[in-house]
Amino acid sequence: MKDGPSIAATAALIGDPARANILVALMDGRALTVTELAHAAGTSIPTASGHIAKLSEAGFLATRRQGRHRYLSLSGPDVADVIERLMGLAGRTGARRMRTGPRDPALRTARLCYDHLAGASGVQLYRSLVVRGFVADAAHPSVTEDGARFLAGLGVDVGGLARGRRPLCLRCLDWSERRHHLAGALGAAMLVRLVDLGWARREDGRVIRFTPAGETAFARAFPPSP
Amino acid sequence: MKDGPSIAATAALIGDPARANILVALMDGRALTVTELAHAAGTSIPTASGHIAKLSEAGFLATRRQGRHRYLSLSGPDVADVIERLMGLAGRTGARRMRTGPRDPALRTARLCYDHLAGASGVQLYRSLVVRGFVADAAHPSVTEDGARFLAGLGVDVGGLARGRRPLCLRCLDWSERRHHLAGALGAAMLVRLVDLGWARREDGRVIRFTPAGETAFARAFPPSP
DNA sequence: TTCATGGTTCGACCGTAGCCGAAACATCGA
DNA sequence: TCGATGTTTCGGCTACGGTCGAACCATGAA
Repeated sequence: MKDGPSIAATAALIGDPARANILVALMDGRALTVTELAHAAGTSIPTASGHIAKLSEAGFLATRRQGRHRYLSLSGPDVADVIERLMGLAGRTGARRMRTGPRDPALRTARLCYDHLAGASGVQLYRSLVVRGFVADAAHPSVTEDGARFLAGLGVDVGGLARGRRPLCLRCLDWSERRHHLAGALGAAMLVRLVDLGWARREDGRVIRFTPAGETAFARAFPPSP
Repeated sequence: MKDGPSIAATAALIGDPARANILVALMDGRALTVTELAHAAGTSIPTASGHIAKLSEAGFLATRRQGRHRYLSLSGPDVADVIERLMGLAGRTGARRMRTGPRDPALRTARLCYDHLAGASGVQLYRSLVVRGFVADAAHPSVTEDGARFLAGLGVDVGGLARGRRPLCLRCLDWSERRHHLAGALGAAMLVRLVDLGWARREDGRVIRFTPAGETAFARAFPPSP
């Protein structure tokens, strides 16, 4: 017998990947909206809404309404504290990641993140650009001249994109891969181009499916680093 | 996107009620066997074995083999630390116990704990004995003279039990009720007597089912305290 | 060796809870 | 007032993972 109080319920609440992502996204103390958290969690908005309701009801989150937005933040430092300890423990106990990111294998290899490519393919793309000196890795990555030429060869007009008011390059920590992929105007343009080239197409949900030929071409254009 | 590392997996590991009970049972630093932990978790031995395997693989538990027993303990203070923080958080965020103890309602009201009565009925029995001064509540409770007479009236020979080498009275923190119930030689004898009297019978698994008449008699003998 | 006991593995079953699309609801801007 | 945007609710589907009994190993005792 014996019983630890609602500890199981509490841990279970954190134990869902989507909810864990939501909590981690709030770890820096910012307040985010439901929609933003849905993206952070990698789920649809309704799903995230449900998770947020549970977290709120459990007293993990504080809500602030402002206009038609709803801003959510961690309810206190003790919540952040537990998360951090869990991270520490997760680190100590080792590399064993049971199940992070989406369950759907298709989502793990290539999916939509906002409007750009995420998942294993997205990480591969970014990594490949960096390794070959086409993009300088930084919080706000920049495209080198070599890179601009290379991308032009693929039909992406970096100069034009740079003139827009949207940041050209951003990197985004990939949910399932835990490494960066390419975001920003260039990230979006790259995905459009991949689709235009017929290498990949968007499917239902957030899945991006490569064609067999497209997969080969993609691997040639953005060879995976060893 | 963004991702908290294996934090979700780690939390999910603690988030299962059975596993949480196992961890809590080990919180005092003792090393327990698989069978003992199965009882602590309130599950069958195979189930507990599976959970223990997962916890071990995750690095939460340390194993020590001795004879044909396998002793398990927490692998380090950081594990206990996380559990304690979770307890604190669970406490702060309030009374909301989502789901502790067994799912089966029958198990919650009356069940077997080793060889004595647990669940709501077990708690009621112990509480009733204490409230009426038949048992002195303590880590090792004792039966008063009034209590011995009262129990004799029910057909339980306290004096005989006291001569055995098994501790007469122990209390056991009830898993689902989070209050004590009666264990020890007297606890076992009480259950035997309840069955002999035809008030209750053991069913499959750990369920103890009261007969309608037995339920009434039980409520008269051990009236629930207000 | 044979028996008993502690533990693990297997297979099958079941329930919970996560997931999403569609639709409803709410709030603001025009 | 109407439409657009942000959020919640609902319904139905799916699948992961917990659960147990039975059978199977391993160790120690007789």
